[in-house]
Amino acid sequence: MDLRGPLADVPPVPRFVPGGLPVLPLAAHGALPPAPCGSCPVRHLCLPGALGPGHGRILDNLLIGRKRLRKGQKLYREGEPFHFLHAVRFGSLKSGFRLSDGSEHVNAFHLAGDVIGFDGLADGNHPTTATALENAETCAISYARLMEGCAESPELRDRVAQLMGVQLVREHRSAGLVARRHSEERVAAFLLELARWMRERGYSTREFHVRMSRADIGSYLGTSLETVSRCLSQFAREGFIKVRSRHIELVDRDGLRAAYADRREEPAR
Amino acid sequence: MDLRGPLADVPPVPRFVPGGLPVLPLAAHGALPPAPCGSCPVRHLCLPGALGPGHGRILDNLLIGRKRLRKGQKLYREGEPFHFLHAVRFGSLKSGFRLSDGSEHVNAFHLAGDVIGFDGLADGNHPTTATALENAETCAISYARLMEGCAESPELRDRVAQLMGVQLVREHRSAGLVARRHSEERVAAFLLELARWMRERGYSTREFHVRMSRADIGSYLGTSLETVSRCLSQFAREGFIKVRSRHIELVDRDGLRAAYADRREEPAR
DNA sequence: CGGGCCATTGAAGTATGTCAAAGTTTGTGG
DNA sequence: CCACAAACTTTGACATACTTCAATGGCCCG
Repeated sequence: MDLRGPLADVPPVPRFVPGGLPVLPLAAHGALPPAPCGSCPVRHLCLPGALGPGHGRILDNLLIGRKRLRKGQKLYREGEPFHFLHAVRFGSLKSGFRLSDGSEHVNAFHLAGDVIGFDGLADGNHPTTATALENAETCAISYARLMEGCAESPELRDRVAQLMGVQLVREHRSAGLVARRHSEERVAAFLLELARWMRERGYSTREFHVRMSRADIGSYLGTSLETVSRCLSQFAREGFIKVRSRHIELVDRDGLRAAYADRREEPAR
Repeated sequence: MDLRGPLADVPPVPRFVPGGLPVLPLAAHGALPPAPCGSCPVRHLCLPGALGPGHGRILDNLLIGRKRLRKGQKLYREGEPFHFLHAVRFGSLKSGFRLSDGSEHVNAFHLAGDVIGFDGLADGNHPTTATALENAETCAISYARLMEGCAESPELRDRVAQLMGVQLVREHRSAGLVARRHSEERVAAFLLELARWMRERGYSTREFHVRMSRADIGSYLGTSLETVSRCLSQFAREGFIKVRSRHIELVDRDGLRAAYADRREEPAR
């Protein structure tokens, strides 16, 4: 295998203006002033993580503003230029992109504390559209200033790298969901993943409101919305869960896992 | 929605010893001495990218060694601690992880110039296993030193961020493949993606050797190996391609795209 | 040259997609 | 605050693309 062939189409490194900040695109949407990380209830899940003292100043310097989204509103759209990362303060969002037939493929769901938008780094444009599943609020993080902060703080460098690693692992995980042969396994694994998300945020893992439609779930899992609905009904018949539209109660999580799900899931609690 | 619930299970930031380098795990495998990036034929696709002059010193400082892999050998395994990123010098690899039923799910394929292992950043362990599809050679990049380099060079920071973004976009793309309803669309889109990879590396996009087995392709595409084989035979019958085991000739790429694939694919050439 | 791995092809059963209709929930405007 | 409309969910029936099982054939490596 000779590797000395001509090299074509080397992707350009996106040019991020280090000093001059593109604040305007955000302001145009009627942004709110930034909120300091120190008092944010989900800071431990978010960019600040377990960063040591002295990072308050650096962190607050990254924040350009907040953005309030009503259900269905877009945070950014497929193809738009990338300027900011966005941290979810509250509410939830979905990411997706259009397929050839015009339908949307849902790629990921985002909850409070998630930092999203990293995929825009590849070529300087967002490859996905982020849509609010309910009323939500996000913090815009200047990517340019974040990089400056990384020059200063090794801890911040590791944290940013870690967050991107988490994004990758999530994609793996969702690929793992879709890889399952039977739709019951996919839906069961999805419910357990939901429970994990809830636990990470300190909520009850026994019952929760699902913010996404059956169509969103189906798209995410690579199956039809009817199949999702049928699986949920089946689990309910079998006594594993109780379903009332978007309110779901996990009556027998271990039973559900034993019957359908991956052994690699952490045991419980 | 009250967010002030107790926060549990904050993931630990992995501790990367900045100075003390874990060289041993690599040396134990019988590593070769590092090769300078400057003379590497795939440097434009790899970490160096379009980095300006003066980065030669920084780059060569990152390289710990090379590793030669025979077909079927593992570069790293699921669960092993993360120390290095790996750049593919030549050959090709697959990434995958075990599912509950013991089968392997193939997550990605890697070709010369790819930098892999970023997913180990999430918690300091590799979530996937990387296996050589043919004889291959990789450069081990010290993550700790890479971070140090990022402190120095803004360009390197952007490049690393870009590479991680590319990883994310690839995962999106592969998710987009699997999201397609019909297996013919998946296989057709996969062939076109293969052609793109070849083009990026300056090879003929008309004919190439597929290094992965039908089982690998099937796993990657979320379908069975038999279905992959049947689709290829069908495309051959329809005159779009010629197949002789792993040697594939793209006779009518545009026809294939028109018949099955995503309109969002770039036009051609 | 032989053996093992991999690819191909066939046949049969089934899980799941699609279409359709009825029943709920949610949101809006009067 | 109520009532209506729109959006979403559930359930059923049917068609089919896909998986599975199985057997043959080809390729590559030792």
